[in-house]
Amino acid sequence: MYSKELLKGTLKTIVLQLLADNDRMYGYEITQKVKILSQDKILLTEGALYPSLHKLEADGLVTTEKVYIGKRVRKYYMLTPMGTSTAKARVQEFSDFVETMKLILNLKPGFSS
Amino acid sequence: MYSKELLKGTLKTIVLQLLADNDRMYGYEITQKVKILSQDKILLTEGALYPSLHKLEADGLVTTEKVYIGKRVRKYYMLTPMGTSTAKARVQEFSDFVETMKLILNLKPGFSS
DNA sequence: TTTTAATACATAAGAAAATTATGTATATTT
DNA sequence: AAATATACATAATTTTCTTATGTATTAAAA
Repeated sequence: MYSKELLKGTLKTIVLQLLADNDRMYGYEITQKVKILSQDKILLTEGALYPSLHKLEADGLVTTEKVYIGKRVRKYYMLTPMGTSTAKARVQEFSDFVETMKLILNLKPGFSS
Repeated sequence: MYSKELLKGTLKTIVLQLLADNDRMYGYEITQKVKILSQDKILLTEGALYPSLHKLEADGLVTTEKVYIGKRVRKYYMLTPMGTSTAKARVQEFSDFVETMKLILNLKPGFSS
């Protein structure tokens, strides 16, 4: 059970909010966390995630820190202050969007129950 | 107030559900209906809408009917039986997706209030 | 009355963001 | 020993949108 097309445009929101909840995370950890939280419904692809993380860094929303676990490298990502405020804004925007969609799709406020 | 990136992937869901609610609609009417229902937050662009409608037709989810209002043509779109079931599936998928996103984004069930 | 805005369709070029495929390498489990 | 999991990355392609452009009729405003 995937939510394919719908995921588009939500990747950065997901990543930013996970980092807001977890101080620091590395790429692979993010894919696993999303898999667990979504109960296997959302499986992030590496081809989408890594370029997205690089863009967040280029935009100054996250900083990175490399840690070696034996010989294997891990790249941890942490929110900058700008990243923190952007995370909040993005999540709020998502909430607003869902409310608007409920109006258009004729869904009741408690449509999921 | 737009929800830009988030809209991606939801256009067909919107169109299908509007047609489920309204028997038949034409393109321009759809843009206006979405504008009103969303309180100007979602403004469909013609460059996205028309190709999308054409694809729905090519996929057998809608049929069309041309009506002349004076000299100006209107192309009405109506759901096929397959379109009707796809509309339901798409809306359900959107609802499921939102529930999953609530888990990931750490949002309470009544996060909008 | 003439010009602007609204109605109504359509397509093409370009950008953005994903998927799919591929690549490298280490560590763990079977 | 082989398969799976961990962990990064990039390139080619596809999907889906935005922006721009085009045509034409009708209504409203200046």
